[in-house]
Order: sequence, then structure tokens, then C-alpha cells
Amino acid sequence: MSAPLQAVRGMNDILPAEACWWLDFEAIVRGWLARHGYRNIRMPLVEPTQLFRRAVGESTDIVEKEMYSWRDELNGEDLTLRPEATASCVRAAIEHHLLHDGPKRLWYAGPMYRHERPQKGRYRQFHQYGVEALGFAGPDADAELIVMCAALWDELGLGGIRLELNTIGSSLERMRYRAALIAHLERHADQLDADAKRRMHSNPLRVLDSKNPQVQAVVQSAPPLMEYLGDASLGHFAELKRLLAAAGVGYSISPRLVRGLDYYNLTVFEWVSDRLGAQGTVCGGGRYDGLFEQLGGKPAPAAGFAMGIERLIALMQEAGREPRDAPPDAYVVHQGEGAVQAALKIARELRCAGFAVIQHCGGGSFKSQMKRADASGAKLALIVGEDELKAGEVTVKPLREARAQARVPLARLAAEFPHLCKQRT
RNA sequence: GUGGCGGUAGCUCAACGGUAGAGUCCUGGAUUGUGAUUCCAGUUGUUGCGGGUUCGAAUCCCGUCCGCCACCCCA
Repeated sequence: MSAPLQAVRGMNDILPAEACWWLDFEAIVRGWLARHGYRNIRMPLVEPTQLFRRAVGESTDIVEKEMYSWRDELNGEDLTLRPEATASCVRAAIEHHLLHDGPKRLWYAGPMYRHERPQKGRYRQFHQYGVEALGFAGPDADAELIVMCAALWDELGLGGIRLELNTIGSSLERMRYRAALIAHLERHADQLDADAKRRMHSNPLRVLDSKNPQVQAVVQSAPPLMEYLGDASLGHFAELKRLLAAAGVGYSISPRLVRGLDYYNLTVFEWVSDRLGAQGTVCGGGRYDGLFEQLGGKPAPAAGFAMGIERLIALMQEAGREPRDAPPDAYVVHQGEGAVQAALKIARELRCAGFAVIQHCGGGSFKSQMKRADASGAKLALIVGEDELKAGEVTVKPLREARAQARVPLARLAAEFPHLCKQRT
């Protein structure tokens, strides 16, 4: 036997026992999205590499070292497995003129790819639900997005997720601040680590969220970004805070929260849990008013967020929720001449009536078929043997309760089945 | 990319230089066609892979792969 192949590192199979959690999660999320008036959009997993270089930014971790990029030798295109999907979504909106008749509320879901070292809550293929409000300029849109997150945590039964909020102003304000920050960092260059020194010129804002204590000391004494914001930016932020307070959504202002992607401006936020180890961010987003123009489209304001499915499901499991398992209503056991045909017919009839029915396959003794019936979790075993066939009946045996089995005429089975299924003790 | 810990039956683990085991699961049986409980029987395997030390390696050493956790960053 040759060596078995394995899944690619950091890319996981989601087996049935785990997948039932995903189905529960998705059912809740989709209902929630529909009730908020968001419509689905689906973009390709592969995009031109240039899309992410321009949207996410050259000096971000994602573009610098985490993208699965390659050259398609068939035609020389440079392609990348999407590391996030806001860029794709905006690209699609521009390409198909989605905003020609007004702003749009959109959502998407699917796998994202980042080449990082895997650890708890971090995988090379991970999955997100993304929500984007395109064409909305005001802080009311920011508030809508944040408040709907809070509603979702409630629906999912999750507590202890806190909101961290910040504003990073306009690109012009950041440019002015950037100059001041670089000047400050240069004065204290001797206290910066290699990483901070490298970023000091390429992306100085990123130095702000360094966790190195010595670097943080320098950051603490740096001028705050807030002092470089104009009235418009401050007003946007103030109104957002008012709307959140009115909606009863608590938050903490986190001046060091700048987010790793270049396209953000004004509002940025993260929802964080303490129960997930080192990777506690469960959802992150913000406003990206410059992205449409940056990608060659007509300027349009926009805001959005993405949430990590693996991390949220981990929280659901940690909260002690039970996944809704849907065992079949019946398992059809059959033996003897002509029994398979009769069993198939019975199963089909019941399925047409809306019941979940498993038909035994693969032969085996009566005993082994009954074992399968029990293992399937079915409420009832339907027994089709020679006796039943002769009598035109089927034996209905409850598997989950101490109730006697009964013979039911085939003609009445479908009609009586709801009653047989529901009966307790 | 860097560091710490770990890989033994499908699963959970024991054996820690001297012939690889238990529980569970799975399969068959306990008088005609009845599951889950009970009893009996049976299969679990190149001890992740490759090399080295040794009379002898699951065990010690080196390499490699994979996993977990952390750094970094984020979902």
C-alpha cells in the first residue's frame, strides 16, 4: 500500500459530527441576514493578485507573506486564492455597476486562504461570513452593522463578546499624522525592535499595535491620532457612539486598534472573546470609503465586516450548546422474497409525505439490520418480512421508548405515520 | 517564518531498553424474525516516516513529516 495522502496543512476536513454545528450556525445566520435586508453575492475564490495588492495594501502581513499566489503558466496571469473577500466584493460591484440604482446591502460566505502557521482558531483555509453595506456614507450605516452583530451574538447564545472601537480618520488626516508619528518614532529609534523599525516608514500606524512592551512605551508617548482628526471625522465618530449608546451596545475605545488592512478609514472595530486562546477576534470590520476609487471605480462610501465561522462555532460549543441533530423518523428493515421492493415502496411513500426514512442496504441478518436501525438514531423501525408481506402489513417498532410494536396495514401507513412518530411513552 | 510539547489498534490510552496490551468500536454467536442492556468468541498494528547507537529500540540519539499550543498577525 502506498503512503496515504493527507489534507494540506492548516486545511481541515469538516466531518459530519462537526458539520451539524455548521448547519445550525448557518441557519441562524441566514435568517438573521434576511431579516436585516442583506442579499447574497458570490464571488470566485481566485482573483488577480493585483486586486489584493491594491486593496489590502503592499505593506500588510497578508500581502507581504500570507497569500497563496502563483502564475498560471497557461496564459501568464498572476492569480491568488482570496485571503479576504471585501476586495472581491467591491471589484464585483464595480464590474457589474451594482450601485447604479442606489446603495446595496450584501453578504457572502466561504473559504479564505492565508499561509500562516496553524494554531487554535487559525487555519490556512478558514471560513467567513462577510457583510458589506455599499454606498452608505453616514455613521448610521456603521451603527447598523455593529448593532446587527450584537443581535447575532444573542441569537447564537453567545455571551462575553466585547466590542473594541476606534476611528482612524481620513486618508489625508492619516497622512499628516503619519508624518508626526514617523518623526516621533525616529527620535526613539533606539528603543524599537527590528519589526517596528522596518514598519516605521512602510506602515507606521502598524507600530501602534505592537505588543512589545518596549515599543509600546514609545507608542504611549507618541501624539494620539485623535488630535489630528478634523471636525468631519470627529463628528462621524461622535454620532456613531451616540447611536450605539442609544441601541444599548456597549463598547470600549481602543486607540491602538488600527486593523491590518490598508483600505479602512474612519470607523474600525473588532468583536473579541477571551475564551478562544490567543486568537480571540471573532469579527472585524470598518469603513472603507476609498476602496471603490482605489480599484478604479466611481468613488463610493462603504462599510462592512467579516466574521470567522470556526471561531464562532468554537464559542457555541464552548457555551455548552447542543447541535440540533436530525435523526431519521424511520429505518426500514426487510428480509425475504420480494421484501426489498415492498420496502422501497414504503420508504418512498413516507418520504413523499415528508418523513425522513432510511432504507436498509447491504443485506445482513435480521439482527444486524436491527442494530443498524438502532445506530441510525431512528425513532421507529419498520419491519417488512415475509409474514408482513403476506398480510399486506408492516410492523412498526418504536426504538426510543418502551411501547409495544404494532402491525399496520400498508394502505393506512402514511395516514397513521404522523401519529406513530409523535407518540411518547 | 521562530519557539515549546507531542505522534502506539478506527477512537481514548498503557507498556518507558528485553516477545506490543486494555477499554471502546466493529464482526459473528447465545434454538425459527427483533435493536439499545447482559454473556461468549474473533480481527485489530511496518509503534508517523527514514537513519543511527545497542546482542536487542515503541522506549535512547539525529533528521524529516504531521499535530497541538504560543510568538507574529488576524477571522
